[in-house]
Amino acid sequence: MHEALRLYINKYTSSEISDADFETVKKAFTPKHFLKRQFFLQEGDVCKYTAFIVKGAMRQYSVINGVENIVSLGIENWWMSDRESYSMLTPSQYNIDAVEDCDVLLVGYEKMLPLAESIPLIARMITMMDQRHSIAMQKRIHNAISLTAEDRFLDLMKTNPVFLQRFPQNMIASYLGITPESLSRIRKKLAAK
Amino acid sequence: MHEALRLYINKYTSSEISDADFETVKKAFTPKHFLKRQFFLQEGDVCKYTAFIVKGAMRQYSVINGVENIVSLGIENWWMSDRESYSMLTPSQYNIDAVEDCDVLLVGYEKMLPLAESIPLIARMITMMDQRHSIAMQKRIHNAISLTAEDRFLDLMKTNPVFLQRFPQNMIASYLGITPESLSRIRKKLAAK
DNA sequence: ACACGTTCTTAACATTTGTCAATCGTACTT
DNA sequence: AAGTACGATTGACAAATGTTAAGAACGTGT
Repeated sequence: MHEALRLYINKYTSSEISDADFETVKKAFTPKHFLKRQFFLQEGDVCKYTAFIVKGAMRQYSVINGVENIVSLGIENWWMSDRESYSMLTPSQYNIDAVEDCDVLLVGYEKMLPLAESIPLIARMITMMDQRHSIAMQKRIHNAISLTAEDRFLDLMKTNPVFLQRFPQNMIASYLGITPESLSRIRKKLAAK
Repeated sequence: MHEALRLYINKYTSSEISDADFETVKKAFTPKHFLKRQFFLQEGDVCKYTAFIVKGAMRQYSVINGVENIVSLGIENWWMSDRESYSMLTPSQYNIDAVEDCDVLLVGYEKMLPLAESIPLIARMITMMDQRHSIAMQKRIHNAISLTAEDRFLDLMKTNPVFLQRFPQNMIASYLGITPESLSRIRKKLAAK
């Protein structure tokens, strides 16, 4: 179960974490299973944990006038949390739930901090994660303001094709900022070529 | 000139940086003046510096088919850079230029790192900046996928009204992901109320 | 004062996207 | 196997936004 995290650390730091250090890391992470549709975070609650997805798929979304707006999707080897709520300890405006049954590793802020301070490799991993996250968000903003819905879908097909296998189309549509009907039409149009 | 930076540090760390530490910080930052329209970063170049705006206004944008897409706007006390290019040392796809004459303080990665390592207050400031930046980007993504153009404009009026004073409307429109014509119509519609 | 460039607005029209309602298919439950 | 819930599709229509073109308003520099 924790092995996936070890592989993740090694990959994104381009190093090999020692057995001793990894034992320390393991102690900070709690394994947990989520059933499909089960909430990891509900609107109004403070996000006390960050989840590392070992197996399964999750989504983060707001609900406005009964409409779900998906701001992030995650599968194996992704981290899920509402960073705003997690770091500021404020009530979240988002929900996070399991789209498939999930195995995740949970870690709280108060356990993560000492890890980062005592194990340089972990500090480096966090820096890398933050960088990647920041770059991905900037790209998403750029896509949202400069591309048509069709081009955003094509970009998703290119950069995260696996999402299309793992998430139903109404979620993909929400993630792209359009209605399921629009996505259906776009797919039809693209198929005609 | 550097005084604005000192105030910024104190504000966002809720502390008072010592004279000695601030002397060290000062040495790492180079003052520079930009004329209106002058480039701080051009597409294809690596973004070697982060700019702290002491006075003036800047924008970051891509150009696609001759259309400018503004991903970020900044005024006094904001930081400007292409974080992707800055941290990965890759050629940027963005331009950054001065919308008004600007006084800025420049700092390169190789000078910022030692500062963060030797002065804990600076490390904390950077953490805070990253958090705020990350939260702002998430909010922008959420706005882009869940709000209409009109609601995005209203949100901007509420959260950054000063932008409307400092940037021409075609830039505001681009920042919102719409055409200047659309923004003009939206403003007319809102004025009618 | 004048000419110029830039920004903003307006109008007509095209295109994209949303809304609503109906239908179809599929998977799951019992 | 029948029933049910859910997701995907389709069509007709409405609304929002983009495109193109023209002109007005404004400021700037000479």
